[in-house]
This record gives sequence, C-alpha cells and structure tokens, in this order.
Amino acid sequence: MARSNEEVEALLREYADLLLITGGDAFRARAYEKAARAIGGHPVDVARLDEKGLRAIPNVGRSIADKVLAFLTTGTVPAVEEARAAIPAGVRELTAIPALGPKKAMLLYEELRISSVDQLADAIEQHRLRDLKGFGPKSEENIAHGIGLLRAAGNRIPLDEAMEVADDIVAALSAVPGCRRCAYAGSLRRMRETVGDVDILVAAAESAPFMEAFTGLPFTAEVIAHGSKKTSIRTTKGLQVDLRVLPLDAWGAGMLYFTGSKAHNIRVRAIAVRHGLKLSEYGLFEAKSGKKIASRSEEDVYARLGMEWIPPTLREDRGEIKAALDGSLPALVRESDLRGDLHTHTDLTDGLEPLENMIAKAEGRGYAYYAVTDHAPKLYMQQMTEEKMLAQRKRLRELDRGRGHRDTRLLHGVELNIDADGEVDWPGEFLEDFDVCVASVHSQFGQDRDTMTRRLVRACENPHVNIIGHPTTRLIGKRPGVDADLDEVFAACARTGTALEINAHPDRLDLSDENILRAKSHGVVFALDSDAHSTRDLDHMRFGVGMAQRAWLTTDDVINTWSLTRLRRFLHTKRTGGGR
DNA sequence: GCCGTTTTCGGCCCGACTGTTTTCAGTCG
Repeated sequence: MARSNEEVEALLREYADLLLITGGDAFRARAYEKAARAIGGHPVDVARLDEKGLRAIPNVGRSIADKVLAFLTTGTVPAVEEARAAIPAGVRELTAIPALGPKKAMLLYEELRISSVDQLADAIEQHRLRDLKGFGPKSEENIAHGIGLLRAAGNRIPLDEAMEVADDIVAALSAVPGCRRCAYAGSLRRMRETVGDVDILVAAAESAPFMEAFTGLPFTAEVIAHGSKKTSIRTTKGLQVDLRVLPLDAWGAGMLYFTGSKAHNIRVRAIAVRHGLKLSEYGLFEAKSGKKIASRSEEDVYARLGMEWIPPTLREDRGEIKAALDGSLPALVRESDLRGDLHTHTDLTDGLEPLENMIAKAEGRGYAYYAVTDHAPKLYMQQMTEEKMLAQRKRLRELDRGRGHRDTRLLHGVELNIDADGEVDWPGEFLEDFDVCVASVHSQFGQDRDTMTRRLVRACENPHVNIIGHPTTRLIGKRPGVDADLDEVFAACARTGTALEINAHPDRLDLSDENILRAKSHGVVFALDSDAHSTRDLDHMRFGVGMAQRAWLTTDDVINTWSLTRLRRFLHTKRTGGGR
C-alpha cells in the first residue's frame, strides 16, 4: 500500500496553504510546510511511529505530532476541518496557477466571489480584474497564461503517482487466488512522462474474483464500468484504471496490444496483414482459417512476425519496428547498468537528510561511486559559503578514506547556478578542487531566446562545468521549459565535452525523451541523475532510465554507467582543454 | 509552530523580479 507519509504531507501542505490564504501568521504556515516536506521525505512510514518517533522528525513538534496522530487514528484533524469550512476548496486551487499566490487568490474571492479556475477565466474575459487593487492588464495576461498552462496539463498525472497506484493494484490482484499473471501495460509500461489512465492485465481462468477485488479496493471512488472482461474504476485521486482479465494463453497478445502506442500497434498489425495474418488482443491468427499462430508471450508474437522482442519503452513508432525487423534494436541502458549518481543533495542545503544517510543509501543501491553536489551561494536562500563547502569536503574525504575497496567511492561536487550572463558562482581556482561540477539555471527563466541560448552556451564553455543540470528547467504541468535554441546548446555540449543531465525527478524528467533524441544526434553524452533531496529520492532513477530508454540510449551514451576510471578521464579532459 | 553553543523568547534560508505603485506587496526559487 501507499505510505501514509504522502497523505500526511498533503494534509499539512493544505493546512499551510489555508493559513496563508486566510492571512494567518506566515511563519506558522511555513512551519507546517517544513514539517510536510520532512514527513514526505522521511524514510520511515509515519503510520508506524508513536508521538516520540514523530517528534524525532526534524520540524515536527508537539502540535504537529498530535495532529498527525489524530489524522492517523481518526482520519480527520479538527483544526484542518475548520480551515476547510472557512474557505471554498476552489480558492486553494487558484494558487496552483503560476503567478497567483494566496494573497491574490483571497482578494479574488473576497471582492469577486471567485472560487474556481473557470470563474476566474470568465472574470478575466470580462476584464473584471482590472479594477481590483494590485491587478492590472499585465497581471490579467499573466494569470490567463497560467490558466492555459494548467489546462494544457489536462487530466494526466505524473508518472510516479500512476506507478504507485499501479504497483498497489498489481500487488493486490496478484494475491487473489487463481491469478496466473498480473502486470500493468499502457503508457505507464512505456514510461511516458505523464499518464492519462492505467491499464492492468490479469491472466486467470475466472474473471469474477478479480473484478470483485478490483472494485473493492480501498481507494476506488467510483465504478465506471463493471463487466466480465473489463472493469473500469476511478480512484479517490481521480485517476481512471481499467482492468482486463484474459486467459493465460492470450497473455502475450494482450500485453502487446495494451502496451503499444496506437501508432506502434497499427504498424505491427499491418505487418501481420502482409503475412496473411490477423493480430488482436487475443492472439495472432491465420487470416483465412482463423487458426491461432501465437499468443502466449510477446516474444512469440513478435517472432512469428519476423521481429525481435521490442522493449516497451520503444513502442512509439519511432523506428523501432524497422530495427526489430533488421535485428538492430539497441541494447538499452538499464537501471542495473548505473554505477553512480552525480547530482544529489544533503541537509547542508535543501536536502532533508545528512551526508551519512545519503551515502548509506547509495551504498545500498550498489553504486561504485556517488557524488554529493549541494547548492552554491548564488541560490541565496541556501546560504552556502566556501567554508561550509570545504568542511563538507573534509568530512566526505574522511568518510571515503575509512572504507574498503568494495565500497562506494565518494566524489565531492557542487550544483552551481548559471547566472543571467552564463557565469557561475565561483572562479576556476575554487572550482578545480571539486571532483564534478553540475551547473543549472535557477532564476530568470523568462529571458528571450537569444539571451538564454548565449547563457547556456557560455556555461558549457566554462572548463569546470561538467554537467548541465535539468537543462530546460521545466516542471511538468507547472512551468514550461526555458526558451532557447536547444540545437545550439546541444552542439556546444558536444563541442566542449559537457554532459547533459537527464534529471530523473518525476516532476522534471529533464531532458525529456524528445530532447534526449535531439541531443544525441549532436553527439552529446548524458548524466542520468536523481537530484535526490532525500534517501527515498535516490530511487527515482527508474523514471530517468525510462526517459533514457525512450530515447534509445545505451551505456555508451550515459557517463554514470562508466567505470570510475573512464568517468574521471571524461571529467578531467574538459578541464585540461582536451575537448572530445 | 518549531527551535535553541541564543534555551522558554524571539527569531524564523534571503534576495530578485514583477507589476503595480509613488514607495512597495506579492510571488518565486
């Protein structure tokens, strides 16, 4: 089941938002936000903690621990219920619009009784905002733009949220007697960056017990359709999940049918037709006689069509069918190929856990090397100094020395800020003592295309910058990527020996699969990084691997699948002016 | 509301940017 931590985090965040909207003490609201973040990233399930255990979590004191306990035992917290009663839920939803915060949302509600995004859109259309204090034509424009962004995200949900639901359902249905196979298919299996609905397949002789178990799941909010072959539900979070039960003999054909993108499936079926065959979710059949040729496994079906088995992440009709026919599919990078992580944080800046915890988890993942890259001083809120950085390095070197050959080697790095002109926080003399430098844009996202392009290219040309972090800085569903001539940036990376990051955080997935494909055509190499701010975040790597696979990457393309020796040579070559 | 080599109060990651003002509030990272 899903951990309680996420639910508690959402509850505390909601309470913090409501406090801000009602104009409560901002520091009090911040206390709830900090506690929410700490609990969300806490490695232990809060449902298993008593008051003492809860208060041991940073930023959780008596009051919040009591509220969490009340929530875990009764399902509600009186103070939160009171706040909810005072403010329509729609007012909080307004704050999801970029450029619209709690103060303006409350003003809109008080003055114009606006309590939904739709009402706000109408009010803008009628120019009713302009008369409000603090609003003008420009704010109207910005808010309208923000609403557009929000609506463009549609009802698709982030990959990790869909994955968690799917994992839960697969675990629940796998435990039902008579289950022969159970797995998720669809865009989730293809690892698309967002998911519209989840498809679950079960192989079993009888479907009824599975349909019953499915509609009875604790998070089923609504049963949309209930039949013997297919049942659809909507979860409490609004995600549609379809379950199909099929005979074990049709498993491969079913998985193939429900996994491929529409375009992939059309192409595969066309190949079947050319062979005088017919492909459906039940199997591959001779067109004339109706005799079944293959259906039990995906490998069988593809093989009878003259193809290699195609990894799900490639099934987008982007050339994989031709490659499968030729026998030239790439050996895609796998999570087990990763030998290290090159972009991670600790509680020295905005991470949630100390250096030692992060390292222990990295070792648990079997990494050969692990880089700690906390924020540099120009991200002002982190208050980094040279002294703090050097103290961290000293500690890290001590930890590294106290270890045997089989342990994870520790690298000391930094995540630099690329400023408006493409400069970074520290001069070369200070940077040259870091093992690895990531550099990222964290401010002034709105620069025009030429300026932003020059800014990123300049960062690539810095001999100490090894990796451009989250290169477009997009936040999926919240903020578009920066406007830059990416082809020019990618060419600069290739020219200067700078790697581009594939940031595996599910809110970023930056670069995206399409941009990775473009960058690869320029001859760029990539760093597949978690950008972890907690030990749990280190496991986000699977999502980045999904993006890398969707872009056809192999271990040759990903620098942190390389041996430490090869990696060090790559990092060193740029500094010594070697280029690539 | 949380926290403390400052310990029961008084601080709280700090600064830039934007659009609105006429000296600044709101939002963001």
